[in-house]
Order: sequence, then C-alpha cells, then structure tokens
Amino acid sequence: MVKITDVARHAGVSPSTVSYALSGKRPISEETRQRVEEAARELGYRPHAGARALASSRSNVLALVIPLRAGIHVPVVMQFAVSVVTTARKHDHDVLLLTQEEGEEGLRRVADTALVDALIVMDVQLRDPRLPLLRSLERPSVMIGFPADSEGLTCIDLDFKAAGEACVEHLARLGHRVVALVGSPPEVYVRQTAFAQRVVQGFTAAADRSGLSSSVHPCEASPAAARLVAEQLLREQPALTGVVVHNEPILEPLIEAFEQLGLRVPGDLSVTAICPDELAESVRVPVTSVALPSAEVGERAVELLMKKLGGSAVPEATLLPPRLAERASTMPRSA
Amino acid sequence: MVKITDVARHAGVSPSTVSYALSGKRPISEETRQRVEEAARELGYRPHAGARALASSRSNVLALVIPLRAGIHVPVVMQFAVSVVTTARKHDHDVLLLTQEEGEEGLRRVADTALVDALIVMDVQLRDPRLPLLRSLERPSVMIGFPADSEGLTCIDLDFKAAGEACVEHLARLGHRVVALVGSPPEVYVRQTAFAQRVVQGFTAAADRSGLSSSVHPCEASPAAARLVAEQLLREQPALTGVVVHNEPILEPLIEAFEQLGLRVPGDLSVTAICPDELAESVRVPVTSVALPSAEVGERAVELLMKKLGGSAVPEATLLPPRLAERASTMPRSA
DNA sequence: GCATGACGTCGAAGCGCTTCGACGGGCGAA
DNA sequence: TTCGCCCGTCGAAGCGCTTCGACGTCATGC
Repeated sequence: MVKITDVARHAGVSPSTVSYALSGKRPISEETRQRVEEAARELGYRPHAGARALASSRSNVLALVIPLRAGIHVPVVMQFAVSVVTTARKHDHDVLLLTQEEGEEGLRRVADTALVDALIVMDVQLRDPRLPLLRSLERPSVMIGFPADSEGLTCIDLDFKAAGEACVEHLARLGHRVVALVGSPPEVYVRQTAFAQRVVQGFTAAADRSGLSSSVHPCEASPAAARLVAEQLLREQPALTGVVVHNEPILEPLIEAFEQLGLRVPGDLSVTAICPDELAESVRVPVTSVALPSAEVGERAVELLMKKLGGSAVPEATLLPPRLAERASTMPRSA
Repeated sequence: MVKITDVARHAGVSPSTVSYALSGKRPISEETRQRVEEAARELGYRPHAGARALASSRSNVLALVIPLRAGIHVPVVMQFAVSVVTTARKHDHDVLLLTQEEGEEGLRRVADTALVDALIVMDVQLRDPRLPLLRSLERPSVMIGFPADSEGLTCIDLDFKAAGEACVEHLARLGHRVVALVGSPPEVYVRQTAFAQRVVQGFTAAADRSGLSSSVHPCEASPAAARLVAEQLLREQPALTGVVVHNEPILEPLIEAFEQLGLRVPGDLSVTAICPDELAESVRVPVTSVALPSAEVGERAVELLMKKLGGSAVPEATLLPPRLAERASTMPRSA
C-alpha cells in the first residue's frame, strides 16, 4: 500500500505538504502542488479511508435508511436511492445502506461509531419513533417526508397536499363535478404515513372549494382490488367522471378495469395520477399526472445534508411544488 | 465521545484488556470480562469505526454494486439488496451502496482506500470489463451471475439453465408438445447478460430432448409488447399449448392478453414462469413457477464473502437448483 | 523444591492521516 | 537599511483503536 509518506518522499516534500496540496486547505505554491499531484498519480496513491476518518473526524459517508414495508412502490425507493448515491458521489461522499428493520439502534450505531457523518431517513411516519433520536444525535440528518411535528428537523418531500389539489383543480377546470380518489392500501393510512393523508387532505379541500362531490377509496395494490374498486365506483357513483389515482401498481389495472366495464378513458372518465412520470407515460393511455420526483428529492436531500455538514443553516421544511403534466387520460367533461 | 481509555479507567483495567475483553481475541477472566462489559454499557461506549479500521485493517463494510439498467426487474434488485444488508448485519458488517455507473474506478476506489473489505457485484455480463479488475484486487469479491470465464472468481446465481429445463420438463410431463419461451427484452440479450441466455439454452435443450417443437421470443417489458407477442404466437403457432415466461413485468399482461384472445389459462394454455414467488402468487391465475430466490442468493453471497474474509476457500461456482412450484396456471394438455 | 508453562493482564508501538504551531525567506513600508 | 508581515513549508502531536511481546502469578510435573 502506498501511503502519504511515500508520496512525500517521491515529491521531495513533507507529508503535511502533501496533505495540504491535495486537500487545498492551505495555500501551496503552484509548482509544489503539481509535483505532489504527479507523484500521487504515478504511485497510485489512495488515502486510507479509516486513517482519514480518524484524523479528520469525517468519514465522508452518508447513511441512507430505506423502507421495507408493504404499500410502498419499490421503483420509487430504488430511484431515490440511486439518486442519493449519485449526488453523494458528486460531493465526494459514499452511501451506507441501512434497512428500516435496524430501527433506532441502527441509526444510533452508525452515528455513534462515526461510521457516517450524516443520515437520510425515508418513509417518515407522522409520529415516528426515530424522531427524538434524530433530534438528539450530534450528526445532521434529513428526512424524506413530514412527521406531525418537524420542529428542529430538516424535512423534504413533494408537496402532496398541493399535488392532490392540483389533480382536483385540473379536473374541475375541465368541468368535472363528481370525482373520486383511489388511494394507497389501507395499511398505509393506518400507520399514519404522512404523505398519503396529505393527498387526501388536498384532494378533499380542493373538491370542497370547487363545490365538487368527492369520495376517497383506499385500495390494495393488486389488479383484483383495482377491479373491485372500479365496480364499486360505478355502482355507487354513476355520475363519476373524474378519478385521481395515488397508488402506482394499480394505475394500469384500474384503467383497464374501467374500460372493461364500458367506460372509455378519457371519453367517459378522466383519470389523473400522482406517480413517477415514467409510469404515467408507460400506460396504454398515457396518464395526466403530478410527477413523483424521487430523483430530485434524493438530490436535494443530499444537498441539504452537505450544507448542514458545511455548517450552513438550511430551511426546516422543503416542499417541492407539484408539476402537473397533461397527457391523454383527461379531457373536458362531455356535455 | 467515550473512548476505550474511559472504559478502561472505569473498569480498572488497561485499554488493551478492554479491547481483548470485548473482542474475545485473547482469554480474559470471566470476572474481568463482566466488569469491562458493564463499564462499556454504563458509559455507552461505541468504538470509533475509523480508528478500528485503521488499527485492524478491517473496515467491516462490504460494497454492493447494483445495476441501473433497463430490462432488470427492480423489485428483484431491491429484495436482493435488502437481503445482503440483513445478512451482512448478522455478521457484524455494513453495506456500502455503489451504482454500476461508477464503474471500475468506483470499485478500485473503495477497495484501495480500504473503505470496504470485500465486494458484491450484481448483474455480471458475459464479458464484463470489471472481471480483470476484480481478479487483481487484493480484496475478496462475489459476483451474482456468471461471466463467460469465471476462472479465479467466486460466482453465485440461480441455475437458470436448469430453471429453463425445469419449466419445459414440467410442460412436457403434462403432455404439451408445442411450447414457446417469452423472454427478456432484446437489449438484455444484446448486452450478453448470461442469465437470460442460459434460460434460452435450458429451454431449447430440454425441448429438443423431449422432442417438443419450440420457439423463443424476446419481449419488451410493456403490456403493449406482451399483447403483440400473444397475437404473434397465436398466429404463427396455433398448436401452442405451453408457454414459459421469463420477464416479470409482462407476466400478468401476457396472461391477460391470451385470455382476451380467447385462450383460457390453464384450460387452453399452460403457463409457467421464472420469477419471484411473490409475483407468481399475485397474478389472478397464480402461476406455476421456478422461484427467483433473490433473498437466498443475497444471503449466500454474503456468507461466501465472510468465509473468504475468514481465509477459507470457497467453491468458485455456486448454482442454486431451481425449485418449481406448481400453481393454477398449468394442467395436462386436454385430449 | 524448582523448572515449566499456561493464563490473565499490561505497556507501548503503530495503523496512515490531518492539523496546529512554528519557522525561514522574501517583500514592502518606514 | 531595517523591521514586520505574509506566504509556503515543515515537524510533531495526536485521532482511538488493535496487537505484539513481556511479565507476574499460579498450578503442574518431575
């Protein structure tokens, strides 16, 4: 293994000079810097991560806690994770993967052993047991999603309430008067995940504001469940012409089910969704949707963390505004 | 931060004794050990990961390289990653997440900086550019999948050839004489990913052996593509009664398409798949399938790595035998 | 009874890096 | 010309842990 003293000898300087030349933390003459850099390149020098972490008390590693639970769309988690890794690398950091299963003890462990400098926590619950811990930890963290009380924490997410509103408003603008929300599986609501409830809030509030008649229907993530909901909607709300879907796996099956029940999309029924653009575009009838910007959230989360690590203050709440993309699944209500 | 000297003082022993007491690397009297453990607990002692890594030249971190590319079923990757993390934790290791995007440089970086002790590489290509690097690295690695030449490497995967065979043999046993394989998207074959080709090999070999007439059809991962393949199959092979699907996203849409074309599953057409059990069970007609045991592969991969880290020799190739689970989608050919 | 060895513990060295204080030489100001 | 200052570099001190060799003690065997 080639170490800093090897580089120093090869460049004819002291180890500390090598360190400063490579880190830029003190001014070094241009000429010396180049000699050092070349020596490092020639020898293939790679600073030992552990040694560096010990001396600088910075590991340059971030922890990412991913959810495992049912009702969460896996591709979204994956895309998010990838974007975190990619962005972290741009800031010269690596990412340690933790599962939610590890719980608070896992967070405490990686923080206390100085394995990581900072943490990103996904799938935050309204009253998440990890909150007190995160608040007390001496390391910065960012949460994806909003708990009931986010005082003293840094949170970021799509503005799901506004997303729900945007969908309804779009339908209202098109003249629809009776709308329904087909939501996430019941267990997602039961365990008080904030984002699902916020969609409902936004949906309901906007519908009320616009004087629409509305209803909310949690739905399991299976095609069979989608079919049942479709039938139920037809039966109970024959005047229905607008649907908002917040449940990725059933988006396509639900549309399929409506069509099999004789409802054309968008001819008889306009459909909007809150889901990744990728999914909205891959359905046979491309769906008007508010994008779930996982990649952007991941990127922003890492950047918030970098700022905090740099000692800057950051806003406690970052709500990404919804962007609604019109596609083929919505049209004005037929007269 | 509480350090080992604090624990030592509190327990009335030397730091080295604390180290030995906690690691068990040298015999320590039961009484002393208990005093040390209690002191550590009382003070909330957490050894500093960097210091430990520096002194022991072991970081207790594994690198996991995940694929990003098209045509790979995301939930499988995710399940695999989770199982790697979970198993690694059982062996007191953590997992650093790398994307394939980082390429060889990324592997070299984490290995050379001693950030990780060992590596797990997913989605290995037949002639993967990372192979020479992995062979030359001084750190052990395990690959998920088999390259053309696996000499000197440790590889593990489902035995995809046997899986293809198992599906065909099951159909043959049920009396089917004309079978088709609906495979992965074309790009998967083009980039020479071993597992897709092995399924084809197994499928074809078994069909030939049993004297079945067979054909192979790559298929994009969209419902529309599934419909096209279904139509094509009906048109070109009216005598077809057995189908093997190796393409997760289209399993359900394909069956749907067959039924819409008037073919009952399994009445007119028996369908088997190579996919996660979870998926096979969630289709409306539960599908007879060979399981894609991602969790088991992940677990075994970590265990292989642990053995290598412990200095034991491990087999170069580990092929998990296929397990075919009969479900509702297959039945004997109607006379 | 004394040498032998095993057991339990200690002290010190050192892992490879960062960082702090210091120092020498060059320059501008007085 | 001299003083003071800044720039660029160096040396040394650790960061917190593991590990090696050594040492004292006690039981064992002849």
